Amino acid sequence: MTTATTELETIQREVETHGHGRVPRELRRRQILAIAEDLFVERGYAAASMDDLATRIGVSKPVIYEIVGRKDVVFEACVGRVADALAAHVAAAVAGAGPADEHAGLRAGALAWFDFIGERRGLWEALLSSRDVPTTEAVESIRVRQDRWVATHLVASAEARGRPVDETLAGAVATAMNGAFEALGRWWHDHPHRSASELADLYTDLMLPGLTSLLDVADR
Amino acid sequence: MTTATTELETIQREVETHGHGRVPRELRRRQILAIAEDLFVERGYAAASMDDLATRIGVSKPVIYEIVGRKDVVFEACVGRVADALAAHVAAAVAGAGPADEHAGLRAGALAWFDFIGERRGLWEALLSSRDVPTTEAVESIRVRQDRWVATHLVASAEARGRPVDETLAGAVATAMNGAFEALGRWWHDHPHRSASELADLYTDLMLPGLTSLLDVADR
DNA sequence: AGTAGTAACCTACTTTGAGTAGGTCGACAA
DNA sequence: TTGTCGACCTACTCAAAGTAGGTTACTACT
Repeated sequence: MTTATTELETIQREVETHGHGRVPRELRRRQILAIAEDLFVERGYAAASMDDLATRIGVSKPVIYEIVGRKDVVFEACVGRVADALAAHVAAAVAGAGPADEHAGLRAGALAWFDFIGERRGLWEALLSSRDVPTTEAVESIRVRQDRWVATHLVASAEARGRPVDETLAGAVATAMNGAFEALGRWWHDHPHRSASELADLYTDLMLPGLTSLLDVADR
Repeated sequence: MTTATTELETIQREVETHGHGRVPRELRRRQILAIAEDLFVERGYAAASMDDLATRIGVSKPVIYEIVGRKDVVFEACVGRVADALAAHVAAAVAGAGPADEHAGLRAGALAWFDFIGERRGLWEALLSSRDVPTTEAVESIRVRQDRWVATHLVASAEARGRPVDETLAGAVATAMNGAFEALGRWWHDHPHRSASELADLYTDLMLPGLTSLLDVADR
């Protein structure tokens, strides 16, 4: 749970350990991604140039292309890191709520979700939402992953309650739920005085009734 | 209700009417936007070059910059046209359902929405969803417009039922609802054998229960 | 008819930034 | 001593956005 800055500082210290700028591949890779994340957050995708990135790292462009790859690949890697962290955060919260109570689970997951993006507004905005991101494969693939996770969870939880659901249905519902999450994340950006807890309440109140009725009634 | 192709053909015919390629400003503008729409759909934002666009129109680049503006402005204008058409389509359907019945209104709106994007998959994908669009101001502004429309409708309809709601709450709910729409639109792309009507049913079943309970209970 | 003004259009750039070809330099192994 | 390998560099190419400054034809007025 270290912040991005601290992580970057750790990496930088380790980089300086090595001789005349000659840094092993894996460490260089982590350094590139950490610095790229900052750059994308500050400038946005389009305005962040590979030349800038190279300069900040203190290295020439071909090194980036050798170690990570093209600009969109660098971006995708950054998004992936954030997605992993978010998924872990939410999964832990939902698991903590126990499998029995659908309401508690949804509410805990929603809270964890809003908590996470609330703590990293800038990061979230820059990498996933609105202005200027090229909404590449990267964003789509993280959506798919989140959708699948939620769908799997819905299926498992329905099964645990003895009311198995159609997987396709669960997939569609999961997608819609995540779409609502994303949208509320954007809404929050324009109404920052709201708390994560209020958002989670609203989300739960809005989605839970339909969710239970849909999943409990049938598999149509 | 003419399709994009027919509209383009009409414009082209009118363009050919005029003398040696000398076309009045307004007509040229409509021609540029119609052709640009096709180009963006075929190639996506990034891969569609202004040179290509100019060549297709049969004109040099500065003309585009003079009449419409920079690449992102051209894109925004294209998105705006689609957004207008969608909004009109949905609004008409909802109005047709009458103000009294919340269920019928939501269901009709959802159906109109899915109908619209179903008929123009390519267009929708290219302009608003996933891969490669720079998710600029354009997309954000159309979201805001849709959100506002839904929010206004929610407030009005709640008032008509004698249970006024907090506008902020309505705004948040509207945003979440539209986020779910967008997400299901993407989901549909991966499950094309579903019908618009099925999607509308699913959407209604999922959102309506929470919606009514949220809006009818209180303004908290 | 002659001429001024202007709307529509053009050629030919500049600039920016992604991506690459083909090297240097030092460490360590045989 | 020489080979080779890993980390890194200079110095490009290429594509595409955006622009400066001109040209042409049509209209309107004298």
